[in-house]
Amino acid sequence: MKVSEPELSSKFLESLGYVKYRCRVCGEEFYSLLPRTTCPDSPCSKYEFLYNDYSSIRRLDVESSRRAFIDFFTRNNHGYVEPYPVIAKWRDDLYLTIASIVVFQPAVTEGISEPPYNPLVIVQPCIRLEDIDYIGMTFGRHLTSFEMGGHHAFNSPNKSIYWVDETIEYAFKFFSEEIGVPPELMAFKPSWWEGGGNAGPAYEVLVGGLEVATLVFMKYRSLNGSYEPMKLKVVDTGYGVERVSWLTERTPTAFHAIYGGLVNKFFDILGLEELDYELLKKITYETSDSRPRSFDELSQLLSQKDLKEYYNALVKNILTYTLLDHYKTLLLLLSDGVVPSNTGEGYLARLVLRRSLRTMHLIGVELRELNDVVQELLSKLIDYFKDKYVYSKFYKYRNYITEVVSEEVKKYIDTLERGMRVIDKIIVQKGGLTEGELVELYDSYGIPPEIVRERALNINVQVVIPREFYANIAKKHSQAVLRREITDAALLEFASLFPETKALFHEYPYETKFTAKIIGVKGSLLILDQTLFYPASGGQDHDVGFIYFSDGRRVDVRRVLKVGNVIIHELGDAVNANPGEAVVGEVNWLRRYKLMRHHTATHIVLASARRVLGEHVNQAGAEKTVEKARLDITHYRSLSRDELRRIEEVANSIIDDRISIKVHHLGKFDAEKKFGIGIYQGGSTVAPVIRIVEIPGWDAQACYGTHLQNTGEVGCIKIVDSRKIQDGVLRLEFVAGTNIGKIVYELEGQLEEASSIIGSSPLQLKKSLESLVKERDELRNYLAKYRVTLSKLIMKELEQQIISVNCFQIVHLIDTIGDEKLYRDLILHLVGKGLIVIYESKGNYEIAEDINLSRRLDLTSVLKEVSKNVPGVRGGGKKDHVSFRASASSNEVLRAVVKAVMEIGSCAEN
RNA sequence: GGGCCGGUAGCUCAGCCUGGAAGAGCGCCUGGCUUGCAACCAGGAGGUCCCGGGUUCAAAUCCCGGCCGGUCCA
Repeated sequence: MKVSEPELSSKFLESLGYVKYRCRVCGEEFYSLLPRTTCPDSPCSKYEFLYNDYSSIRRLDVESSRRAFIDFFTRNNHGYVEPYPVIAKWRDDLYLTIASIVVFQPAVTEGISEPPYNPLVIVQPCIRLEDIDYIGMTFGRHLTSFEMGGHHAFNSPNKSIYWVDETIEYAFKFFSEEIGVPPELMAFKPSWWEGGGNAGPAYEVLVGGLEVATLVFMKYRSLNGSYEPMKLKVVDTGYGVERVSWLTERTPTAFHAIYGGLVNKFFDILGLEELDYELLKKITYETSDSRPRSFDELSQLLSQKDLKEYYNALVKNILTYTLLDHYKTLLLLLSDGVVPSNTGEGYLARLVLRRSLRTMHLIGVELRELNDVVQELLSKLIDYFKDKYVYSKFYKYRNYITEVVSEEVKKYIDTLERGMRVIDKIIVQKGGLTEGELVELYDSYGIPPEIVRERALNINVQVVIPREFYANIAKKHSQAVLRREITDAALLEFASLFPETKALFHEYPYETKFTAKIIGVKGSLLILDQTLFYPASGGQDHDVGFIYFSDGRRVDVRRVLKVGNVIIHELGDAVNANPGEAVVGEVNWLRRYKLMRHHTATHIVLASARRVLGEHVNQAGAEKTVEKARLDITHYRSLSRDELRRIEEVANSIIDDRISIKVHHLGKFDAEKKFGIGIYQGGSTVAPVIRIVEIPGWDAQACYGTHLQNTGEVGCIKIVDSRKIQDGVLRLEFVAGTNIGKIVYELEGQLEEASSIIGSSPLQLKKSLESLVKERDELRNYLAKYRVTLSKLIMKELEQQIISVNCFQIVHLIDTIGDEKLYRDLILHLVGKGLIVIYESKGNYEIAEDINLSRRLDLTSVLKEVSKNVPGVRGGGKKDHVSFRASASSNEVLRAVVKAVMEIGSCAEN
């Protein structure tokens, strides 16, 4: 989408002598000092910068480029903001920080929070996975993670900071003066950008054919393709820190600028050799006006450019660059505490890791050495980045990274092996694979077609991967995401009529009685100007109690809910009361106190789980009821008894330390600066003032709930259950305080009951069970022997009772014991001896014979004949085995079968 | 959050399409061979066929619902 933008001023550019040209390839306009026929942007031009040797340009590695950017803008009165995590915890509409502006959306861009500085500068590590297929193929133009240098200005109706001309001037000066780029090498191209819910016109800044920055003038909110103007006008710029470094270093690929000596180490560890740098540079240059997305496309491209002979060597290079890229991104995700999973942000980590493992596979790394090689590569990256910017946190998370990656490699190998069995099975059964089966293998078993092809080739089966394979998969999955609205519309409408309810429970969590004024009534719904009743919110159950009306009536408060900032009391009865009337409310203290305990306990358990298991542990959901509390945490494997016990111990030590709990009211950026992004455990919170509940030394969270004043009041915490509820998510259930007695009574009761069933007592239970099990084993032994003896006896007896009909011998076997195994074995044995067996058990009949015998006697025909003579025969089966019921005596059935065999059976073969 | 695949002996799975006697390999137990172990031979134990409903004379198998796992995509 592109809208015409009269506001996209080029005044400043023109004052410098830049002239508007139109590209003869893409037809777009651009500004340049020197006349050009094509715009200096891919795909219209190649990377001129690679061979431009301007002595004025300072060589800057990534560290220095970042420094130069920050220095330049702080010198020009921009406040410096520390980078945020790559996981956008403060937002619930995005998983990843895809741009520096994401840090300030929506709170600042919507005018809810003040920015920390205005204007400001930030260098933000970002992750974008949508270009993942291009990684390596474009020699570093595309990266899954990169640093975006942003300088931002937020212009409000009453305060203007700066807009288009000043922004262009900053860009021009940064590149020309700070970096030393000659102005004639620069070009500016009008464009359009959108992301994270906002949009606006933009200028791309191009240097020597490489896009190094985008200057966005954000003035719209974009909602399902339509645009509405924002209250604030935001300068949103994005400078590619790595690209700036590449531009100044003119290395053969951007990877060399980013990873320096690490590139060689990767080649060494993988046992590969890199192409000669001059040749590599030539290839980068020659292909810079294209963007191949697959090796097939790359191969074609090289043929066109007469570089085909380097294809095989180049592939290995690209795979190695891909690993560098993917593992850095993976480390960023993991050290922000992401736990790989099959859903949510965890899936993104798994996606990147699995893609890297497949890359290793293409390089030729064997499965059994996979984990070792991955760990070695990761370890080299961690060391390389140990003293670099935010990446130093990789080192802090080293243990977690090692363990979680090992788990993931294991899971990947399992998946692969499962898939291989399926491939083999299909090929053995059908001799080949259809496209449908290829899709199923990927979609249901996680085996990409490349690996299927390789496996099939091993057994000489050719598999063709359709060109549009992944696109077809994507098409198959494209479907609108339905978000269900929980609050019903009528309630929402009613609540919207009223102003915010004053929440007394935050200020006076220990009070139970209050007076208030009615401001709204509708049936049994009551809205007051202020209330002590806590509404169901943040996983904490609501309060109950009474409302006393001025006429002396007392009505139950059954449910309390919050719609926006309005608290609604749902009463047990419809009431006749008028707005303006005063009422007295009384909260059921016992219930509330238990809820408070469970809520504070939940914060304590989260803190101790983080202490015991690691800082990757985050809340994935929580619920606090009167009876117990439930906390879902992110972790990569089930907990051992020992781990659970340690979590419990740490939790109880926090209780015993009698820590005073503090509540703070802070602005968004102050809260984040003081307590970190970990405050958003319960989800994103967008509000001018954020309420932080702090257990000093242990935990601080943005939280709406009612809390105890001191951890000591929790009394005690007992974890009663722990299980995996999803890949990467564990659920802990626990009870706190006086509720624990109930749990103990229940356990005692169960123990009593279990003991009394076997006539023992809880103290004797273990002993009694041991002797019981011993006894059972002995009985089993006896049973085996009895079976052998009994079946011999029965056989002997049956020999006397064989009924001979023509050339057939029939025996009638009745199961009087109910030992199905014994009789099944007997039947098979007798059938094996050529007999026809009529078996009867609990009123059900079966007739069986050897399959060879069925050529002369079809039992289904026998049954048909029997049903003519015996009433109520219902059943069927196969020619050598039928089963049926009959409403006749055993003898009648036997006679009918014998008669039928006599009539139908043929003694001659065939 | 959605699509797809799966849940059968301690483990890995076959059987399901086309309803009719619950299977294989590994592991386990007993015995044989052997100085002992491994291997081998003979015999044996072990199953709520995930759960609940339906169709049927009859369901591991067909239909519906749920739970659990895997996987792809949001």
